[in-house]
Amino acid sequence: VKVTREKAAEHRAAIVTAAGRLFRERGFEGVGVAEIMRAAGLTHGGFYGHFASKDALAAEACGQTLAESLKLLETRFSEFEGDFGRYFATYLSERHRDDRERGCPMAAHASEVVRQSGAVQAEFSAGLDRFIEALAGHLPAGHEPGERRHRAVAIVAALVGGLALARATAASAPELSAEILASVRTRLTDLADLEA
Amino acid sequence: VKVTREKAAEHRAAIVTAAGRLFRERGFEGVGVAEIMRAAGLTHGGFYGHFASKDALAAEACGQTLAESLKLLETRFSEFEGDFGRYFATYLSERHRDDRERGCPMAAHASEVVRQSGAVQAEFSAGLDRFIEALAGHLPAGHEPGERRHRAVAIVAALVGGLALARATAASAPELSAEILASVRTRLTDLADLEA
DNA sequence: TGTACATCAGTGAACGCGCGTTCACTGATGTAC
DNA sequence: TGTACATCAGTGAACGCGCGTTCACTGATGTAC
Repeated sequence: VKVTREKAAEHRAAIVTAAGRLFRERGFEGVGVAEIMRAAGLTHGGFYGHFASKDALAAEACGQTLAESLKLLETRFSEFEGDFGRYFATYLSERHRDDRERGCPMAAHASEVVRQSGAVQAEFSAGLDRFIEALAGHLPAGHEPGERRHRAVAIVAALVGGLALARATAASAPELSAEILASVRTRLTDLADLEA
Repeated sequence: VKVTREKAAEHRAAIVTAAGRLFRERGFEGVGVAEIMRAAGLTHGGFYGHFASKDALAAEACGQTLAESLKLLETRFSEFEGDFGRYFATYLSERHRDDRERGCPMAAHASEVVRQSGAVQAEFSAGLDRFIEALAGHLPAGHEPGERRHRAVAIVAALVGGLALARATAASAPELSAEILASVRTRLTDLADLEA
């Protein structure tokens, strides 16, 4: 059943969006092509008319979700008028922890990207670099050149590690999970203030 | 072919050790029972004489690798005479980054534990809590009670996040990967000094 | 603008493959005498 | 200590299943006249 070129483009976009959500929730290896197509309202056979492989979709979905995270960072920082403490509190919240499918793709994929194809790794690296750069831009100016970038790297590592660990422990050790969110939040706000 | 009770116990241990390595290198979903048994020098059919399921093995392997990490932390801190800066430098080294199969299980599994069974999550949470507690014990005493634990949580989050991100970017953005290791290392040493 | 037809987005059956798990079998172990 | 046999750790074929991918087909689209 042929459809309008416009509809076909919408279908393609729906596949990428559905993949972005499902991959974040269940991991790249935990979701099949058929399920992604079903989530996009299509049947699995048409998949290869849009993408060369599951892997190519994974790379594209990864790139899109990372781009969304970047946009969200900018939105939040302008909402919060540069108050990074509030950004950290949102990132390290129970709401974000419990909403993997719409949450940060870096935390969702941190430890599995290394096992993915070069295309996925490249998208991830590029997105991560842009994210770090954007965060650095919102930090108060430091003494040495590059000091903000330096801190931004450490902050992103702690955000991603903290969220991933809070998720890993949420079901079996809820107090530990809450403690991780709270402790990282506090320490990060200190770390972002450029005094040391 | 029946074997000695002693040999059977050795086989069981070999399976857990092989699983610990393979799971860290390729993820829980990236390795099959047959491959683990082959790595342990056995055939796949005997697996269910030792374990109730692949999942039960995953939980046990997770518990064992986390216990090893804890032991390693103690060993390193006594070697380094309490110099946490040197411990961080070892953890956030290119050698550790490139040796996933023998490396930190928290960094290897951070983002996939949440998709595993309750048994795996429970082992992970328990191991993580012990690791945090042990690290806190090696930090210089803080002003308030609980301050060391508080910092230990943030440090572990940054270590795990930093290593996972350095691995994710190692192949496609080697300079970024090296930058992550270096930046987190520096910031963490600052964070461990209790002055703020 | 209206008709005729080539194009091609989407369908659903089918493919080979590897997965976790089961089971009848083998033969050395370890126990009973 | 020596023999007879029940036990059971390990083997390898087989199971059903879901995976990524292919393909002949369908029928609406969009173009050529």
